[in-house]
Order: sequence, then C-alpha cells, then structure tokens
Amino acid sequence: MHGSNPSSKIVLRKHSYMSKKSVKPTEKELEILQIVWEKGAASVKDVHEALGGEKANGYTTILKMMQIMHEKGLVSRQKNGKLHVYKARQTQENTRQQMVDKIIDTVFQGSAAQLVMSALGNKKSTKEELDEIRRYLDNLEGGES
Amino acid sequence: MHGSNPSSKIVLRKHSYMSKKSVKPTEKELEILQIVWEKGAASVKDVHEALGGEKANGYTTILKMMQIMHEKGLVSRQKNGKLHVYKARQTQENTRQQMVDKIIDTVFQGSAAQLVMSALGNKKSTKEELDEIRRYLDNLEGGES
DNA sequence: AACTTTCTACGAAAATCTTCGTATAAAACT
DNA sequence: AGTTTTATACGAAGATTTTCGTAGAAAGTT
Repeated sequence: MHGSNPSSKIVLRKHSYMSKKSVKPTEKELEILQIVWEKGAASVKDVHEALGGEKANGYTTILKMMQIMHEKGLVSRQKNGKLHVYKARQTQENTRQQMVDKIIDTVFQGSAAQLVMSALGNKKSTKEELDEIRRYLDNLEGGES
Repeated sequence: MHGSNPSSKIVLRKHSYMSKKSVKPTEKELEILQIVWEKGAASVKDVHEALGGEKANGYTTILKMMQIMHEKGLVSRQKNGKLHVYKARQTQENTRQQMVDKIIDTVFQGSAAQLVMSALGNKKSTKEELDEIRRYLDNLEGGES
C-alpha cells in the first residue's frame, strides 16, 4: 500500500497479471484495438489516422499507447524496416466474450438472459437480426445436454 | 493539456459531464452500487460488510468511495442520527441500459444482435431462460413499427 | 466522568490511465 | 552532404481511481 507502516495488512494483490490469461484493455486501448482488428495489422500511423488524425489525438499519444499495449501483451509487434506493425494478440471475439462475461457477472447477477433482454430492449434491431437470434436460439436448444 | 505552451491545440473536452445525464460509475463504484441496489438503502457499514469486510477493503476506503459517489451524484444520502444511509440515484435498470448501450457501440459495432449471441454463446443459460428470451422476441416483433 | 466503540471528514499517497514534449535515428529528398 | 520527413524511445505531467491513515465527533459502556 502506501504508508511505510510495517504492520500493514498483508494483501494478496488481486489480478496481478499472474499465470492465466488476457489483460483487460482500457477504454482507449479498446479504441485502438478496434482499428487493429479491422485492419488485421496496423502501424501507429494507420491507427492515428483511423482515429481522426492529429485533431483527435497527438501522434505520440497513440504511439505511446501502442507501446504500452505491447508491454502489456495486448498486441504483438513486428519491425518492417523502421516501421512497426502491430497485431492484436487476442481475437475480437475473445475480448468481446470476456467483456460480456464480466458485465454479466458484475451487473446482471450472472444472468445472460437479463443482459440479452436489456440489449434488445432499446437498441432497435432489425427484423433480420431478431430472426438471426431466433435461429441462434434454435441451434442452442438443439444441441443441448 | 499539461505543458504551458500557449499555442497548444484548443480541444473541446469530450464528455465534460455537461448538461445531460448520469455519471458513469467506475468499476469499484459499481460494486458498491450493486449492494446499494440489492438492499435498497445501505450504510457504509452495510456495504463494507457485504463486500467482504476488512479483509477485502478498509472501512474508510468504502466510506471515502461512498462520499465521492455522493459528490458525483451517484447516490443520495440521508442522515439518521450520526449514521448516513445511502440510496442509489439511478436505477439498476438505467445503469444496465447505459452500460449495454455503451458496450454495443464500442465493441459490437452497434449490433445488439451480436452482443446477444455473444452473451448466449458461453454462459450456459437454462432452457427456461432461453424460452423467456424467445417470448421476449415474440413480443418485440409483435408490437413493432 | 472516563473509556471504548462507531462513524464521518479530510487529506494525501499510490496506482493506473491519458496525453505530450523532446530527443534521436533512419530514410527520403535536394 | 545537408535538410526535411517519418518513426520510435523515453520521461514525465496531468487526470482519474483506489486505498488509507489520522483526527475528531457522537453514542454507548462501565
């Protein structure tokens, strides 16, 4: 913690990037990841431009973020001449899954159904989408234990 | 920004808690809100205990957080003797909606259907839940424009 | 009344996240 | 070769979040 009190509680720090997997991207990191996923691979410049160029973020801001993301293991990096090309280390699907699981646990008391209904509640989905969901449900119930 | 350079870009700060509504709770604030929602109203002590007591968080940590949440307008407060009783100022439903909208926009490219399928993909839902969703879908398609 | 327990207020350290300025190096151009 | 352009590295300021220590008021105990 922060005091220098030697008798402080001993705390096993949660989520100490231990053994297991996937670091959770922050808000901004997620914006960057979106671009990288879209493009498959991207340089800092690509991302910077895709996010709206200099009027939106300084170039070195994006650069720094991507360097940090690399340190955190969110992206891999490959040098091409002096250029660095970044790739996401987790798929978009995985990250989505992760985020959905998290939100289900933390704000929907573990009920995916609740989340689903909340999601359909306002965001006007097209009939096509609703049908797709229906089919998806059919499939789910089909191959069940 | 941070330099004292007078020729810095002028930036209209995004999301400056302007006019409109609802402040977005942070991660920890959300944990606290869960408890407050569950209980309808709660003291710092209630929340502290519900979150696992002193081994999980210092009492004053929770206290401080709740004071801040009060400043931010996330919770209201009522004095009962020397005790403060807190209530959430937004319903759980509203907050859920907000978060779902956000995640749909930022990680599901605006497609609620995608989120739904991701949500159903892993979290094993019971047949009852799936049926409920089905009914929900029927209703949706029924009363449509 | 003195002591202990229960609570709130305040301030600030630590941790994390965001944003850049400055320094360099390599490549491209003249 | 000298200059400009394009990129990365580094360090650090600013902003926000999280975590507590310390102080002190109020209520409950002995």
